[in-house]
Amino acid sequence: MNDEGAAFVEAMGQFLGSSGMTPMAGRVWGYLLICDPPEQTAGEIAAELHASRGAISGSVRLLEAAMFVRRTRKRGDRREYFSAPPGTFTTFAMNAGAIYRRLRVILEHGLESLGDKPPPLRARLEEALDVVRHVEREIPATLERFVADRAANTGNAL
Amino acid sequence: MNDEGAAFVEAMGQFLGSSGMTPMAGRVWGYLLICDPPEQTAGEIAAELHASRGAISGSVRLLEAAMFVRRTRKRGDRREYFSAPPGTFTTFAMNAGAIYRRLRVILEHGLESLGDKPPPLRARLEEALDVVRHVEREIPATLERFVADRAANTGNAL
DNA sequence: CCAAACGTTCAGTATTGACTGAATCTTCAG
DNA sequence: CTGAAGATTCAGTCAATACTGAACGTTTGG
Repeated sequence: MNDEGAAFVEAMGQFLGSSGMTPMAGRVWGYLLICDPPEQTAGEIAAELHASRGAISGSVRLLEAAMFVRRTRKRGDRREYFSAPPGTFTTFAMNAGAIYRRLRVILEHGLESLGDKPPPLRARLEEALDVVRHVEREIPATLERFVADRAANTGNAL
Repeated sequence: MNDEGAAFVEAMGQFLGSSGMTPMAGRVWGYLLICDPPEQTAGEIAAELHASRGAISGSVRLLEAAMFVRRTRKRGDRREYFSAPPGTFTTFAMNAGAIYRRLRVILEHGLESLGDKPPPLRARLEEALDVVRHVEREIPATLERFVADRAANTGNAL
């Protein structure tokens, strides 16, 4: 991996680190997006990132749960290979939609806590819910349009 | 503030705490969305949240910079009043668009780092950029549609 | 001009949580 | 069955950072 690649890996580490996951998970993900060959063992990743095997193990566990990384085993080989499968970023954007769902639920409980307070006081949260509900609805719709366009242009499902 | 309100405040604290800002900023924001009256002084907020005045000061500074909170002074009153102005959540969603811009820039640098590697290796980042560019374009468009609809329905700009 | 009320700053503290590395478990070859 | 190589787990360490609280600066009323 060249210096630019290392910078990319570190940038992805910061990015995912500030988006809920750990920096190391971000670095692993970044590396799996640019590595050659595209499939790497945990040991190879640890060596390339100068990180402990334990950290890699925990990171790929996170990434697997979020479907950002795929784990494959070849028969007659006790090693496990990790890679970034196609469609990862569609998953990523879908997760962003989940954030809005979480926010909407919080806001709804907030509105309930106001009980029968007069409308001017409720207006703040009601306006918030309007926006959040709208975005929550639009994100999946936008992604579906994207996937449909892509399928039409390339003939591929992903 | 009742127990449900306190739960809402705490939930907003966790939410904003895991979205780049600090938990205290989230609590302050949450409180300003449900408090009565809607305008509160720093001292009142500190007392209600059982937090130090220093923490409130730092939090409102953050929230002001992000345009989540407005600061107003009344003449003949040395106190400053804080409140959550209308349109805050549209701002919030716009900020989400900025995240995608940041991600796009990172991915573009990553693609550059691959130099003249063969297309199969570049495909991973190229697919990622397709999705991210699409979402980055769609978020502002979606919000503009929302603002336009709202203006048409209510006759208000916000 | 003085005093009081309010907000800000910043050094110190406590807490969180990510990473390390050794021990353990698992899987395959011989 | 035994040994070796890989992956996982987890207790411990370390660094980042959010919050506290006292000291300071600022503004207004007397």
